Amino acid sequence: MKPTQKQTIYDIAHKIGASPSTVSAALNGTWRSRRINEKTAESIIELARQMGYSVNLQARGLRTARSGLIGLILPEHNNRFFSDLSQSFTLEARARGQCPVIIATQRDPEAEVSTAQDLMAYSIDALFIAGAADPMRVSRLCHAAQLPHVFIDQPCPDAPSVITDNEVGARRLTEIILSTMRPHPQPDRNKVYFIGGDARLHASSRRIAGFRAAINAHSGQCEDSQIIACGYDPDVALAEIIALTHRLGGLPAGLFANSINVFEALLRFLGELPEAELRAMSIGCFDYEPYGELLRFPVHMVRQRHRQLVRRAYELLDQRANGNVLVTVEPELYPAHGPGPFKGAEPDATAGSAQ
Amino acid sequence: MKPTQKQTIYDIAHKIGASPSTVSAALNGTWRSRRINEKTAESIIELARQMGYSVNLQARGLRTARSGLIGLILPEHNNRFFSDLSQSFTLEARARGQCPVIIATQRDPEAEVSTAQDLMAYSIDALFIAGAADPMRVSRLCHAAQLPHVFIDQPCPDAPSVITDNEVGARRLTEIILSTMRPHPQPDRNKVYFIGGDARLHASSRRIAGFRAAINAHSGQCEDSQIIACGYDPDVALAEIIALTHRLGGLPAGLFANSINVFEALLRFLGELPEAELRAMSIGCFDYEPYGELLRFPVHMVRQRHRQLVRRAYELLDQRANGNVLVTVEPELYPAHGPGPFKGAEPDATAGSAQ
DNA sequence: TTCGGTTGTGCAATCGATTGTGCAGCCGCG
DNA sequence: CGCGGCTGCACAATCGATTGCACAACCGAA
Repeated sequence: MKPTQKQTIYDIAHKIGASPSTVSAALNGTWRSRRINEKTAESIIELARQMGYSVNLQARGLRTARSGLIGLILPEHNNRFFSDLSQSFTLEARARGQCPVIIATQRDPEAEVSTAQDLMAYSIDALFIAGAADPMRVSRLCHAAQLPHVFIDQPCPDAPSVITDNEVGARRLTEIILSTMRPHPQPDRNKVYFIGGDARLHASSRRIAGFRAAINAHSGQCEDSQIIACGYDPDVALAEIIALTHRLGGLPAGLFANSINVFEALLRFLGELPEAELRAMSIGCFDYEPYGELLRFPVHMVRQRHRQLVRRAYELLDQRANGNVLVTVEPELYPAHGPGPFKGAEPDATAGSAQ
Repeated sequence: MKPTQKQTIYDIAHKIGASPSTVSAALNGTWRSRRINEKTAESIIELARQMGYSVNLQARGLRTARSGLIGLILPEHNNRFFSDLSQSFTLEARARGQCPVIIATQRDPEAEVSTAQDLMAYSIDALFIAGAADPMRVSRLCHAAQLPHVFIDQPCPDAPSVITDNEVGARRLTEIILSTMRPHPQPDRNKVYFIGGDARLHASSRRIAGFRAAINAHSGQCEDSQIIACGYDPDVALAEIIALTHRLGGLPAGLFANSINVFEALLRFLGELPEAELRAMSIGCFDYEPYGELLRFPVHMVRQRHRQLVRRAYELLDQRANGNVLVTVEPELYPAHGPGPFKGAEPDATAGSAQ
């Protein structure tokens, strides 16, 4: 039990009186097709175990031009969605016998590109890019190196991508907000307001479309004033919420927070108000945060299906999807206080439609 | 701009009419010590850039027996503390020109060991293990392979380790709970209760010690009944909290939640109670959760200094700390609603002391 | 002119695996 | 007996870099 020096197939070959190629075949499982005698193979495998041998994957990788490494680039670890994604990615990669390499680039396009290059220098077998800051640059790099790659969450027109179905998610969320909303006598306050996000971005624009569709189907008319796409900065969102409340002379009956940041801003604002007022509101958040379920007032949430996103991405790889395939995955709706300790009145049954 | 095939130093050497060794020296910066003419080196570097050359790190790694990869094994990505750690680790590794490889093992000791072996097969240069399920086994493996390694958060007697100073953290947290606690006429309810954790584990036992020290310094006597180390299962913790409340005939004046799980259980329980009662309590959590700051009642929290933990761990590596060095890092106290946006009515002035 | 020292570069071994090919035995069949 | 075909393995090239060493060319000094 003291293999001080690294063991190689040459050491094994020497000890057992066979050739390195025989040892290699025995150990990597190709011995059958190389017509190595079963006994020989077995004894080699046994000896290798005793010696505590372990392949040098760099040597193998050099020879085979593959590495068994599979990369995932994402903006930050420190984020519910991306850490969920890391988790799913790790499980999936290991189930396939690959070694996941997950690197966060802090939303910096330069870091994104240089990380991609680094990973390519290690001959990674494929690259996943989640929430890319600059999809095109990364994609160009990968194409130049003929590296299979898939985008997740933030799509790229030049490469296979998997994203959440933002429109459907927003529609569902809006529907449940509407269905749990308490009517308010003042017309302007008897509405749902969509707060946060950037209408020029793909994701936000789809969500706004879903929001509009739900409102139109419900009350016939969604007004532009109901959509406040003020970006993702919590402070800006907070200011907008305060302004809105002033305009309306009080809180609206429904609020659609278009990101966890906005929701946080909302909490900061709502924290100062009497609890009864909050309980009267219907709040939805397009993002998932477990603590949302533990608040003292109901919050409906939408969560991206990280497991599915990763699975679909792998499928695209397996199919060698080449062009600009775009796969969408429906998100999951977390209705407020479903089976939780809160037994508070659910006005009607629409929440049941959440798959 | 279409380097379809991978470029090698041989290609460059051929194109420029030099030898591969010269190219190698020029590109990896050792050309000076190999007395390569500066002009030659520069033109090689320039050509390499034009050709879009990138080293094959597997080849380099094979030759040099190093890889530039540095591993971090942790229980799960999906956790505030560990994702903070991932973040800091990534930054630190990249600042040192290394490539971080972070793998989550789902708290499974087998996965931990096999992951360590996999990483070693890639010739990683060093290994960090955070929150190890079975430190000794991993450490033995590393020692056998002469792989530098450091434990974080969960120490190992056989290897250098960096952990949070649980005792000091618990003392500070208890002190602030005490100082913001409203006196209660009933003696049993005029106390802080410590809930959760396993007294047999290193971390919990140090925290209990800190808790006791603070109580003793403040009121002279900490009773055993104040310590309910019922494990980390939220359901069990919830049951204990309920039982305690029954025993006391109401909520105690202070609570020390010894993990985020316990805190979550607490929230589930408190969610059903009238808000005024909560605001009367003084609650502390030995873990950090940003949403804790957004709740409608004050919560003091303690947060591990992930950045420092990683830095100290790297320092131990740099010093080639061999034996059982144990470094501790003081955690950070997040007093409830210090400089936050809450200006709302605090029942009395004790909260003001919550510096 | 010869010699020692410096410059600048090339040669070839090496890291540890994989893999195409060669070939010695042996068997059975005609 | 001869030959084709199978079995079971070894040889050696190869992947792409790094690195110890050899060596030619040149220069100045003796």
